[in-house]
Amino acid sequence: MAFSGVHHFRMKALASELFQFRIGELATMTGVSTRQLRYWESKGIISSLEREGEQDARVYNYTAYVTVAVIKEFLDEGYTLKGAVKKTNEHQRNWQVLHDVMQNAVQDVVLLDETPAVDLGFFDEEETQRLYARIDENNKVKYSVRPWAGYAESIE
DNA sequence: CTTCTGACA
DNA sequence: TGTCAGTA
Repeated sequence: MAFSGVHHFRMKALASELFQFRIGELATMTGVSTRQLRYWESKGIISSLEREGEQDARVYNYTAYVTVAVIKEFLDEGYTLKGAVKKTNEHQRNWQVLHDVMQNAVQDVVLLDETPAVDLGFFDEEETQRLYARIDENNKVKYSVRPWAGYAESIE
């Protein structure tokens, strides 16, 4: 990846367990009570990290935060807990698809004619041409197909 | 001060 | 779900 800076770090941070919250913190962040969080966990709706003993405080990762936050949104819209969970599962399936597509479609971000462009990978089966996308002055997406040189000037 | 489990006006 | 108890 050309992005070895902030973006790369953020991806790693979200993917790993760098962000961890105690139950009280998660409650404050989401507006969901600690009582609810424990109850939801007992129902298998969310999960916390492994604990040494039963008396230790629960610790949640970023994924759990997102799940709780989304369920909370649906609850506020009037859904029952059961309904909110169902909607949340669908919601997260869609975002998983988007995430997979984005991750696989966006190969790189490079400079094309001295302007930033997204490298969308090979345009042809023979893998001799590359498809790039850019945003022009009018905020319209412009595509370009260029011969694949094997490398490109990446933006760091 | 915070969290844990269990119980209930 | 809130809350109180009695701990760790």
